[in-house]
Amino acid sequence: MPDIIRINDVSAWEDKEVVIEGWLYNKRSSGKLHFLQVRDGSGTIQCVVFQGDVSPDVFERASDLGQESSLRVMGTVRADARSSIGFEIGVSDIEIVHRAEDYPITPKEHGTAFLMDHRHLWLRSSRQHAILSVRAEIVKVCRDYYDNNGFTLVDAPIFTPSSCEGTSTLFETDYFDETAYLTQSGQLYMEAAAMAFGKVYCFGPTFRAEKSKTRRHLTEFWMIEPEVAYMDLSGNMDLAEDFICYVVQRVIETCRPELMALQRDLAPLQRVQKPFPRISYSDAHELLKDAGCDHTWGEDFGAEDETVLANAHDRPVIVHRYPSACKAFYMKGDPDDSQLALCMDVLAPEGYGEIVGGGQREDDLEVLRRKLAEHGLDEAPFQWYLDLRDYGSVPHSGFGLGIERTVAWICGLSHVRETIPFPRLLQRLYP
RNA sequence: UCCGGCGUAGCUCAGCUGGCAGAGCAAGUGGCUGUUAACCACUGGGUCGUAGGUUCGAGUCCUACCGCCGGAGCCA
Repeated sequence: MPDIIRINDVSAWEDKEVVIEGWLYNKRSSGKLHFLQVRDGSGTIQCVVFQGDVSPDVFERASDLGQESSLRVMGTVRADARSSIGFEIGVSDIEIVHRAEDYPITPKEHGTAFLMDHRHLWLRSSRQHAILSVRAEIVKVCRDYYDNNGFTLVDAPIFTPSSCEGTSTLFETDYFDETAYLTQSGQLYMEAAAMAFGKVYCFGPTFRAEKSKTRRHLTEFWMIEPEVAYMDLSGNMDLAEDFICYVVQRVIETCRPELMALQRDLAPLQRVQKPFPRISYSDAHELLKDAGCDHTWGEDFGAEDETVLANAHDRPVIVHRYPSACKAFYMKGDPDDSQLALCMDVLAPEGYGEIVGGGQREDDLEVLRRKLAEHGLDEAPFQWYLDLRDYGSVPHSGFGLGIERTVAWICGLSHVRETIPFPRLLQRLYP
């Protein structure tokens, strides 16, 4: 039997007899010719069955195959200028592995709800395949960045005894005789890990029971969260900027075919270079007022505000020193202005909004106790966290980057639901 | 949770001031040696989201409910 090859390696097999193991993506026929579009997970190639080249039963087999039937195709790789990949296969034999009938996702248009109900099959479509390939590369590149820069991977737990942010948007579950919550963030655990390793990161799923129904929200999403001991807010902004530039520039190099397939304009991504503009919350507030927005000082920015701020610049923009009142209890106060927190967000261009949130953490035990009380939080579940300030407390900072929003931005998608294999949304737990 | 929109064939949709339920694609049959979401001909396919109401008559008008889509708030 000839060698079994992957379609993305086909150029190395010109004029050779090969076998492709795959699925029928689409089919066109023209009397004595069948054109089978066969995909194998690595790519798609046209396999040409000519009546004059094959036995009558092979030609007959090719004529009534349903979309997504699985098959082994034997034939010769040949260069052809008419092919989008430069090669096609002249078929000599076909083995039908499984005959599929009435595949629901046809080559014509479908609505979002229908496609999401068939997400397990939709993954096979070329566009979804491209998006998830980019996601895989983004995850790889994110890990590479930290692994190659002295960070240690420390996994945070999924079950937690309490909220990280003190909000009521937690998924609750029974944990034997106790109540547990699904994690909202690994951050508090990364602070502990940073005191052990200096530079750490975690990467995993997080859960938020927010009843958000927008193009930027999932109830289950993945976050990569670095945390560094002895790093201040300024260093934190440097790290986020360097990290984002590295990820974007590497992905537009390695995923060029996928981004082309998604018709992504690369120019805005190529402009993602250091330095990013850094503006204070108060300056951002002034900018919004000048632009005609009715933003009130002291309140967080809305989706429209973020877009206005991002559109005022040609690359991601860092907004720092928000009012403490709209930030979590663990944010360190600004020594120069007690109303402000030493925090920062990174807003992606083109209306993609906040992709990074972080800051310098409060490292003084008494201040932290006071802030817990101010936020109405019980001290007991945070005792271990307070311990970190009792035994060698140091200034430290970190942030979280949302993977799905980053994928949506880099791919140029209008909704995060296509950036994760099986999205979990307010109204969707299936498939 | 609030605001707006939509539920008609397997899918995407049309159906006007109430009067015989439609198209394209998919499926089936036949045709074509170079198709690229192939094309051409023919065939089958419906509890018009659900429950009430108005009317001689409701896909169409009214009420309630259910589901989905978009946006807001909140957040990554």
